[in-house]
Amino acid sequence: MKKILIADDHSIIRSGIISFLKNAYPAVKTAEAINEETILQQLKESAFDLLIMDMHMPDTNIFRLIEVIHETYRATPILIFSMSPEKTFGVRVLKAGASGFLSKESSLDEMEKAVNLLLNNKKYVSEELAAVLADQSSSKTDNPFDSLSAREFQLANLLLQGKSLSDIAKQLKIEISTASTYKSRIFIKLRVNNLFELKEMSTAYNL
Amino acid sequence: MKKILIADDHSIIRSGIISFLKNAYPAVKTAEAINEETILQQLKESAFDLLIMDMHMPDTNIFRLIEVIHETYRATPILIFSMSPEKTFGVRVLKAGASGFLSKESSLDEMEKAVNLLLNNKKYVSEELAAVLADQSSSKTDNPFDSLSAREFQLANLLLQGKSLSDIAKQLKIEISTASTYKSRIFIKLRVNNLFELKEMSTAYNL
DNA sequence: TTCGTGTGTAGGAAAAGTTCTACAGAAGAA
DNA sequence: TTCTTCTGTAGAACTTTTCCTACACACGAA
Repeated sequence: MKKILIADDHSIIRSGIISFLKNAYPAVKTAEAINEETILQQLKESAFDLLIMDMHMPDTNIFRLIEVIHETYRATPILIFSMSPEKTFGVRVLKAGASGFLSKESSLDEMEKAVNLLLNNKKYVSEELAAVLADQSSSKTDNPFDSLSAREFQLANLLLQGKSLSDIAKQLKIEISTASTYKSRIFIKLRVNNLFELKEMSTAYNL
Repeated sequence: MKKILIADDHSIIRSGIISFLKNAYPAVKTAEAINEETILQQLKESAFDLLIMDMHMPDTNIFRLIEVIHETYRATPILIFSMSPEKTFGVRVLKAGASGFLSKESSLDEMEKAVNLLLNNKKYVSEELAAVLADQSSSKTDNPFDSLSAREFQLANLLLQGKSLSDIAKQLKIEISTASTYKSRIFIKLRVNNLFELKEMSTAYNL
């Protein structure tokens, strides 16, 4: 009998996932965890065939947590369930060791597909995410800020201070279009879509 | 037999709420809606004893929708279920005509309490929200966000989600210039100069 | 009842930002 | 050494945002 651990700090969502699972797999056994601590505790106590985990738990560096769990419990595939679109975090989550990523927009069908695959030790990648992955040629550093050139990094920092492009251009004595080119290269390299995500990224990596 | 309509664009959450309801009230009859249109359709087709509605549905001015439903179907109490903390929207939602507000942080117990009260035509206010309400009546507005109108507030929240003006305009079906007017009024009222400061402000006031 | 103020809404011109393309030099791979 | 990729830079065309103005309606004060 399969055992699945559901980790989410929101009881309603846990209950939703569990009811879905009970429905789709009547024989499955479920357990719940509400934060990093209880997840690790549950994993220590017994072996699970699948961990379904929310990516936005308070006080948690989710990437690190995935890495730790993946290293320690190789046999337990991890399915990340997120309120953010997969483009934002999907790739990183997979790199950290998760086997699948589902966004809140996903249908129950997709969730079923994902659970099926992971229970059979396969990976689940949505079509959308697959396209993003295909795009990626080479990857190296784990801290994405390391992939920025010095100049790009400088720009990133000015942007993080809330400066406008035209201010930055003036300050660095470059054209606005140049500044804008940096900005878009930064966004592409860090795979963020707006300044808030850049900020999130920078705090996530404790920049 | 009580009839409850559950409106949320996320299937997982709908399924969570329904499974909770079936559990707590075996005799209850549930129906689902996934957007403004289907909600209104369902309400037209039959009478409901309760409407549980997500507050973040695409292409929806939730305050207006609450008002409309409240006016038209006086007998159907509305319970708003939100991914944002109640401090953010609770008061406004109640003002618009909802009878209760539950945040995603709420426990199933709280949801049960809320559903019980609303089914008996009473209002549900969490302790947290009650405190906010009490605070508002006694102390003056030192929270600058209170100076925003409902619409401005809504805009502010979309901005805080990193949405662009043109996205917001599209979503709210208003002109870009209108959205921009709101933005500048928000910035003036809150005395901020850029989105980061807005964010800071919003976290400072624990919005 | 009249007057001011706040709010929801836009138009239109100007400013800021984006995108696409390009190119030269540096640095690394073959 | 030659080839390729990365980096710093910008022009030009295009899109988005801002800014200033405006107007109708609601509401409370006078």
